[in-house]
Amino acid sequence: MKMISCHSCPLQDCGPFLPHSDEEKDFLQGFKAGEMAVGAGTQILMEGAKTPQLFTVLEGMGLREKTLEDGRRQVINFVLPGDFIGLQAGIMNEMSHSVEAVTPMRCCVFRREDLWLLYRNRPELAFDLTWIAAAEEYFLGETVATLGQRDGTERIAWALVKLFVRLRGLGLETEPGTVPLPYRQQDLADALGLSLVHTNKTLSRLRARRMLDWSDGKLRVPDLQALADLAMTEIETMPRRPFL
Amino acid sequence: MKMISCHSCPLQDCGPFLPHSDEEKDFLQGFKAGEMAVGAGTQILMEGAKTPQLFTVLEGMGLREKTLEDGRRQVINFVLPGDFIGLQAGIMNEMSHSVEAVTPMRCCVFRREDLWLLYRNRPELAFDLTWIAAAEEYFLGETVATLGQRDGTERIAWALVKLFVRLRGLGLETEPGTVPLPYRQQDLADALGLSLVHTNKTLSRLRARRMLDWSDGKLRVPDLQALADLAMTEIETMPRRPFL
DNA sequence: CGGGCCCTTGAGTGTCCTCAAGTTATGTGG
DNA sequence: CCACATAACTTGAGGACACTCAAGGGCCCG
Repeated sequence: MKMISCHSCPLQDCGPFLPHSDEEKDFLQGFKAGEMAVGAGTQILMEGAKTPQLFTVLEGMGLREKTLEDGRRQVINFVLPGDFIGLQAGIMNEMSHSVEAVTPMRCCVFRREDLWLLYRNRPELAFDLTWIAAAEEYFLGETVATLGQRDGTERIAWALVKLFVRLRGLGLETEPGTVPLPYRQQDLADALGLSLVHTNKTLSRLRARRMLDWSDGKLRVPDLQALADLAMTEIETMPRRPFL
Repeated sequence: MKMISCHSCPLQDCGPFLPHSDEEKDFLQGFKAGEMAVGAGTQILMEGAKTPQLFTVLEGMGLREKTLEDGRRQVINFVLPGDFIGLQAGIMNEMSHSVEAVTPMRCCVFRREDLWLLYRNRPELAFDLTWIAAAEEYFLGETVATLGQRDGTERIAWALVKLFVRLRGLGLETEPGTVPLPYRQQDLADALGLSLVHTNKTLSRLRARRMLDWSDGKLRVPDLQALADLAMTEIETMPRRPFL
């Protein structure tokens, strides 16, 4: 497969992302070291590793996750196209979590050593990087509030509202109210601090109440507002955001 | 009270912080808009507000917190000297959480409009800002894993290990094994997603086991390693970090 | 056809919650 | 100087949400 030029990056014209100027594209093209395609189940970044690479997801879905010393797993976030991964390793020399592909993924690869060039020569892109880090901080703050304060039903409703909105924003709504969601119930359970059994039963109850239907890797939400009300959250449409 | 010059900033020589070069100090001096002193209980930043200011904490302690629509409160983090607050408002135009002073606080104030100057003229400081955002993301990731995977006892042990290490790193260890901790049990409970009652009883049990003693605003930890083992966490000494 | 992975369902248990009351310390006004 | 109010911490009792254990079903693949 041929390497995609930044000038014809598929994310460029995709809904939620702010376009780059031609000079920015030129710079990014030089920053770009290559592309990486991995199969489902591949570990892309390892917790504690000092990898020399940064990635932007072009296609596919994955998970950020942490593992405690005794093996308990926490899913930190769901990784979707447009997400930037490896920023912590790039800035702080070490990842605090792993990233795993759940479907086949294709990523744009950057060289970590070139990061300082970006700060030196492209302040607007440096600002964008901080924006990305702040956005992740924003999301994790909400996650902390969810795990700390919401009960099981609210957690699941909250997470699925978030995922639905993100996926819809990426143009992945195949038919009205339906988006692909190729994760396992275990992944959602580990993201929300619930047991698999409880997650399963709660999903069943929500399905019976016609709030949502997640099966065959597809999430259907007949009434997003109703689900958001149940989750005690607002439907925030992501502002257009920078990437790369 | 006279305004402190960045050249004689009390944080400068304080343990965990990386020193600035003279040029950086000159720049920061121009960036600095003034100082702010507030009493205990003051709201410094409000969730959702678009404040024109950024702060670095010089003295005192506080809380970052989020409030759900129905009033439930989540403490996101404890704010200590050296912490930078308002970065989200600076970058994304809106705070995702509030910041409240718990003791009297003194903060260094910066103008938000000048932030882009920093990115344009001081790439190493821009890098530091991203570092700060990434460090906060790192911490929140650990918090998510704690709320999702650890039980009540582990959560409390984890939080108090973290606080102890941070406070000790700031040179606030008055006598061996003792640091000031002027928060309420309710604050810790809201940080960990536990009820006040359960937090109180768990603290009592830990005190009976001689793992820790938190009373009169002081935290005493006779054996930090033992507490860290209980929390299933490592004692990570913060690397020296940038500030301002 | 056997084995693995994921989803599903039932039963019993326990951690953590809520409700409620009481103690201590501090501050305020009569 | 004392009655009263407030805020934080403490302790007991009972209940519920979520957990673990266990077993079974559907599906894919070797």
